[in-house]
Amino acid sequence: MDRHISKVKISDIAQRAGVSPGTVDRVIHNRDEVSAKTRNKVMEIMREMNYKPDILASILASRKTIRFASLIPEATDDSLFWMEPAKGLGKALEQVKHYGIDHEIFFYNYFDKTSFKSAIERVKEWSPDGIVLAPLFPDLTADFVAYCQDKVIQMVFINMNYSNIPKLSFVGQDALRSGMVAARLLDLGMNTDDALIIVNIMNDKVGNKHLLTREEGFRSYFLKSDGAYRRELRTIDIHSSDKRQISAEIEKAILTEGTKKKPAGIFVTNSRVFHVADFLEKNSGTEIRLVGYDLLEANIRHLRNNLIDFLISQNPVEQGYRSFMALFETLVLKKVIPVNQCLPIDIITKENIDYYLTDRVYEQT
Amino acid sequence: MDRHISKVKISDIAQRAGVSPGTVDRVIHNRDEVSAKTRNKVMEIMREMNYKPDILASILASRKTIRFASLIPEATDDSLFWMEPAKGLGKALEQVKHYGIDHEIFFYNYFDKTSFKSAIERVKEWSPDGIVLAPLFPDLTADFVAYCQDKVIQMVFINMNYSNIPKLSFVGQDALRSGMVAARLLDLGMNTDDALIIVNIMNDKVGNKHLLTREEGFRSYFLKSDGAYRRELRTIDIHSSDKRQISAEIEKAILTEGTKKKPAGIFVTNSRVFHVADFLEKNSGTEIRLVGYDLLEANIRHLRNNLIDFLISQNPVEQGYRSFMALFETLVLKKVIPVNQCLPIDIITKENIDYYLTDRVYEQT
DNA sequence: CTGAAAGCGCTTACAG
DNA sequence: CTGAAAGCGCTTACAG
Repeated sequence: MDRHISKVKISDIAQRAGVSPGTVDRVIHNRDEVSAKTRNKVMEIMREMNYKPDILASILASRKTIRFASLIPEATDDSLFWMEPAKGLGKALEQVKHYGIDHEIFFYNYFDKTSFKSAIERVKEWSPDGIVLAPLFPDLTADFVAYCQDKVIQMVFINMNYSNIPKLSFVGQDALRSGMVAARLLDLGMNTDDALIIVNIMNDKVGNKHLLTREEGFRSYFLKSDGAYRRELRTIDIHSSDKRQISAEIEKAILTEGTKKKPAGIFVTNSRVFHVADFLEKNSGTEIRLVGYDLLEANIRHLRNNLIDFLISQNPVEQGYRSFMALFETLVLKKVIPVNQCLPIDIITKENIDYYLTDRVYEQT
Repeated sequence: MDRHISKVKISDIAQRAGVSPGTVDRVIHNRDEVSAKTRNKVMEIMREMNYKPDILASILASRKTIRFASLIPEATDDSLFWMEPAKGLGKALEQVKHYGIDHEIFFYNYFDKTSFKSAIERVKEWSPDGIVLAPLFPDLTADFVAYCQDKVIQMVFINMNYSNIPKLSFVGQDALRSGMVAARLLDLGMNTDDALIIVNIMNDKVGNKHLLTREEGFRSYFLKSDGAYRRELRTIDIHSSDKRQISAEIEKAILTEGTKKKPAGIFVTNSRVFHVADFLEKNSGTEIRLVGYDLLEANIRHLRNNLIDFLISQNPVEQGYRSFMALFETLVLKKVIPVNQCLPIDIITKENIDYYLTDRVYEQT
């Protein structure tokens, strides 16, 4: 425990170059108050001696604080998913806060564009060096991104993406692929003529891009080369967040769809799958295979009692963790990070769920 | 980017306590060269002022190097799995090496107890402060653990566990549960009278604890309350690592098992599932559902061409990463970590595999 | 454009 | 048992 790693330091470079440590520092940080000649010489020697800066010493000496702001929806009954990313952000902060990082989360209401707007204003006022943003409203996002580019503020998109808006990195899930995963899980072992239902439970006030992309992925799985589907697929769009109304619409779709075939499986394109499970529970519908998204408590309960067969997890804690780390690596470690960070599409069953509930990123006590 | 976080430092404590910084340092590190009176006073003040040490400054000043050794099998054709944990170890090192950590991997041959023994000797000679060990041979492991306890060397078990041998932490997968996951995947949508085969492809030279536990978990899924199985299950033990012989035994089991039912699904209890897929490929056996372990290249190929339906991943990269971090957190950050770190039992299909191939722990470029 | 000095917060011998 | 001084490797004003 007592051995010293010999390393090349700034003073070594300075000596060899016949300049002062201060000048070497200036070269390292591209402060262009250095003559081209000196700069080249120093750079040459750094390369020769394979100089690696000691980041700990650098941070200690510079006494800078770097500020990260996160702008995400608050978790409400209708957006419970958003409890999780905040945990990941917190873990990341815990891990690296001694590098002089300050972090504040600015919450907005998922269903309220005005709150998004005002949160943006508060973030601007706080003037962070990097931002994790859940870009729910595209128009406001575009403006905000332009503002940040102007101020050279780094921006990471979490969970949602607009590929046409520039950003440092996107951390989330490939929605199309996740729909295909759901399709495989519902297709497995079914009879050729079994029908499947796709249920979109939407809230009309906000974008439902995810849901539609997931449905698209799901359907693509069953597409034959002639453009028809290999299996009967029916889509039900429920435009409501009222429990009773949702229940009624599901009932209509499953039970009383006239002469149509009873579905053998249901794909709910978001975390509201528990509504369908609730309904099946009351109508002894365990034979209908059910697949949905996200490890909400209500969903977990139904996974455990066999009403939900599979949940697809979006890895929300990891999303928070990675988003934060994307900023950290860029702003503190000066690394280059990938633009797209698609997290795994985790398939959760009653049997493996316990190992997804203890969070994935490494634990801090 | 230029704001200073005010914090309580050692000199503040020293001043308030009317002692020198050196003495505060002695109290912080429990060097018992301090009078009880001074110690209590200093501790009291530290608590009052909520002192948090600056770990960066501490590490910079102390100039210690901490050594970690990893003792794992080298990756051979018959133990390809072991390519992955080394990657995770490398990533972890990359992430924290500026804390003054040195790391060396000592490889042994999976099938050669002597090589394990000699690797242990080399590790002892290197005298690390912490060890990541894949404890393949229990008797030698027990001796080595005793040695390390004596020398106060921290030890983390990776991938394999002996619950009766003391250790800092175990990082791996719950083999029993993973068998249950496999069972669910093979059970899904099958007819009640479909038969399943469990294939253990063993190498007699080493322990096969994992395989047996996985089989146990698999079987438990089908167990009825009267002690019988809900479904016909047949086990085939293949004691060979020769491709042709394996193929012959599988053929016998699947095709020529006399009057017995043709199996509707096969569970291979380890990564050698590609052997079965190879066989099915030649015998147009895509209707037989096939589940096995680990993302070896041969397995991935068969996942993509639909011969393997599901692979269960042991998260090997993450295993390496977490094992290393367990030592880091304990020895450097002085944190308390959980004794059991069971990683997720990831279910991989053709549709989601791409997002498991880019490694899970956060990327360094 | 460049250097000398002081300092980041903590630790390490050394002296007493 | 305790203090004063020097130092870890880098950065920051300040002076010229």
